[in-house]
Amino acid sequence: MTTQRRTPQSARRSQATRHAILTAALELAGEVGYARLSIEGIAARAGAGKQTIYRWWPSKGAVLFDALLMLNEGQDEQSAELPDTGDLEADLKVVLQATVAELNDPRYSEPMRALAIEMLVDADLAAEFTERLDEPVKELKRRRLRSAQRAGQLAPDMDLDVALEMLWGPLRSRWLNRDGPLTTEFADTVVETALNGLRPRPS
Amino acid sequence: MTTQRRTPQSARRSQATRHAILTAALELAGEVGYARLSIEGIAARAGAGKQTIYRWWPSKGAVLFDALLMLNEGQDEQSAELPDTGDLEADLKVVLQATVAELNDPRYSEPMRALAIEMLVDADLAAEFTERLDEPVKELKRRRLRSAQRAGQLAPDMDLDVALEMLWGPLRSRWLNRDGPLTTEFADTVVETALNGLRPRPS
Amino acid sequence: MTTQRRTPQSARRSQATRHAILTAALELAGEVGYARLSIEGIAARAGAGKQTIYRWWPSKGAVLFDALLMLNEGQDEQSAELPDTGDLEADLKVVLQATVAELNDPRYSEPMRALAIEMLVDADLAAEFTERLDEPVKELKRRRLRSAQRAGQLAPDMDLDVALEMLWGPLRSRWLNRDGPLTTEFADTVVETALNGLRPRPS
Amino acid sequence: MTTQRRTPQSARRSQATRHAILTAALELAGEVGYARLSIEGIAARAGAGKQTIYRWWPSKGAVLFDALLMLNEGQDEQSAELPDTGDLEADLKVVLQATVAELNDPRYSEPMRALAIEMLVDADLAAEFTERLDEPVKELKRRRLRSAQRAGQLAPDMDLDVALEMLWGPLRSRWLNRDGPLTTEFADTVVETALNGLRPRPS
DNA sequence: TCGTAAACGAGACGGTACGTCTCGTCTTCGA
DNA sequence: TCGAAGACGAGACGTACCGTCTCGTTTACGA
Repeated sequence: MTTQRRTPQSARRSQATRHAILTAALELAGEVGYARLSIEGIAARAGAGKQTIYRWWPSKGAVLFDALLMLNEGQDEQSAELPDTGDLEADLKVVLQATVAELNDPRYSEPMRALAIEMLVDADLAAEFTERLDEPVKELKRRRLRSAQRAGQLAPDMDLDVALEMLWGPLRSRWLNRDGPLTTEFADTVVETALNGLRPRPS
Repeated sequence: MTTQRRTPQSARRSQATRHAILTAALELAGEVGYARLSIEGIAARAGAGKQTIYRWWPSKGAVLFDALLMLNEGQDEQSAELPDTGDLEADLKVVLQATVAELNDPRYSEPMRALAIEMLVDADLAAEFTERLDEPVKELKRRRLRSAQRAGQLAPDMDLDVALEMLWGPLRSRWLNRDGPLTTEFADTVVETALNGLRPRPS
Repeated sequence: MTTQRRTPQSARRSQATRHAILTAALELAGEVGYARLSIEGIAARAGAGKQTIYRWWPSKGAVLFDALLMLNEGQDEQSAELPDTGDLEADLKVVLQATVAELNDPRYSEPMRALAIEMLVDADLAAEFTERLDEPVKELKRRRLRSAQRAGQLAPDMDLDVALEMLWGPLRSRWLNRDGPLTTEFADTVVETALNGLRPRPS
Repeated sequence: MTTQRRTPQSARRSQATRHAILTAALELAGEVGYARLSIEGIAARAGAGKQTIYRWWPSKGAVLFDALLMLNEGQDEQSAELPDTGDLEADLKVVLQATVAELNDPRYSEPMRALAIEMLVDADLAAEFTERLDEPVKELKRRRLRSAQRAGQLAPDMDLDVALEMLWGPLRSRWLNRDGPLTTEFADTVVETALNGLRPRPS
């Protein structure tokens, strides 16, 4: 229902086929990686004709994108707000540790990583993703930081987008580059360092 | 000279052809991106036979990598050390602004971006790049931060790699994602924010 | 219909493309000769993909073979029998002169010669040709000779295949080797010599 | 000595290399066939540079031709005349059976067949071959037939070249086309048929 | 006897074509 | 009319040889 509103579909469209295609895309992305993922392969695995895919999606990136949306369906609305206990540092650590957990689950992580890389290449895909997933989530984060700012826990003239980058950037970077383990310790360190800065703090 | 030592070449090898191939690779990578870069296209643009490329490079990634090495040739040794005037913040701003300038020059930036993305996919390529370009530069940065640490300008227990991520990560992230302009103001803001932290500072 | 029976084809096969390929093959064979005829060139001239040729034909010889069959289509059935006026010598001269005329027409002769040579190299091609063109024609010739044998104009124990070789061999040989002009006089001489033998005849 | 006169060579030319090249050519022609015989392959097998081959021969056909000449060296002069016992039929049978034996020896026959086919394509090669090997042998045959003609064993107005074609054509044809076994029986039949003609002879 | 000029091995080079592969589009046909 | 099947145009892949062109290195002559 929700999906229908977002991407209006012909009444004729076979939901069974759509599901088979998205499932096949997810599986293949995990198995062979994005580069060797092909429309041809997805169609074969799904038992669908290639034209059926080309009719409904503009690129393999778009297929994978919808496939990941399908995985997330229903979850979005639940966590409509980030925790706000008043303790910014603690709240951020909780949220980042949830992110760490998600990025360590290969079922989500592998296709998502493939998609993230493809978005670096395909600007249309990136725009679509930003509008439908990234920006809403980012807004939640900004809301939490604004609350902290009002509570005097964040510098009053802080650029919130830079702050977001300081907090979530290192995680995303390690994940994309695969150049270090994604641990809760790392998440905690990042939160502390970002909040306190690199300089020594007068204690 | 340096290059010769690293990758010994047959005396027979035509340097003119080598240069034409690397130049063509850079141009094409900038024009069409890594995915649509082809050995065939490089050979055609360079006026070279395909076999000449296959003789000397194992993959298109390797060609582009050498091409970027060629761009950097000679520069490496000059800036063998990062500036160290004693004022960490000023020094970091100088260095990051140089990085900004480099990333805004499409001649360097476009092919480098293509390669950076490919490295996310191709682990071998990433390892090669890390060893030959990234790690040496990173070591220079670490050295500067260690010096600051000794001077009491950096928290004494700071993890330097996290610090590097705080300082250079945001720049790299904006560049890769193309999600904001790379300005000197941005670089300055990042340096200040990273050094001071997100919390308000007692003034 | 006739063609379908001979080489059963997928219902999906594009007849327009098939025709374009065979036409291009004939033209190119005439223009550049068999040796410099290439699948790549045929595909380009026909506006077809190379794979389409490789899908349906095993070699450039096979393409040219089909192209020549296409030229001959419809003619086959007309001359279903060789002339039989009762005068063997006269009938043979008529038939051989028709052969001479055909072999002197470069439109047929040049590609056919190329194909004849290729058949010396490619046994599969030769087998295909023998079955579909050569053997049927040879049977017509044998029939005429058998009729002559019954009429007492041929030695009763004559091996008809040797006789065929005596009559048509010299023509084919001159044609293949290009070592003499193919004239009606030559055809007549061959018929007379073969019939009468090399020895002097008691007159 | 003889060879030197025919194809004058620089005094500098390395006979060892020449021999290695011709031997390699023969071996490879036997192993992979003429079509897949390559200058590159010959040079590699012979331990020679490609330029050394291109310096002395215009084509792979020419190399193979010289290689076959090398095989025949010395034999030429021995059989300077065809047998002439006065019995034409018997003499011809002897000679044709010798030819049959030669054509059944794959050591000679396979490269020779490849060369014969190549001569159908390459007119220069054919001219060279005709001048140096074919025409001298043909003249021997004509001489024997003229002798028979004088003895009244051949029709006095017989065109000797047509007669040669009648006698040797069928053998060559079977050999080139591989369309029948080359037996002594076949040779005998051909001689008898050619001499007596196809018509019934008054006994 | 020693220089020198050629012939030589080696193999890089710009090319052509190979036969295979995969892509995204187009066509046919059965449900 | 939709979807499965798959032929099609397009074009890159990596390989094999082509014929030309240097490179040193023999090799054998003639000064």
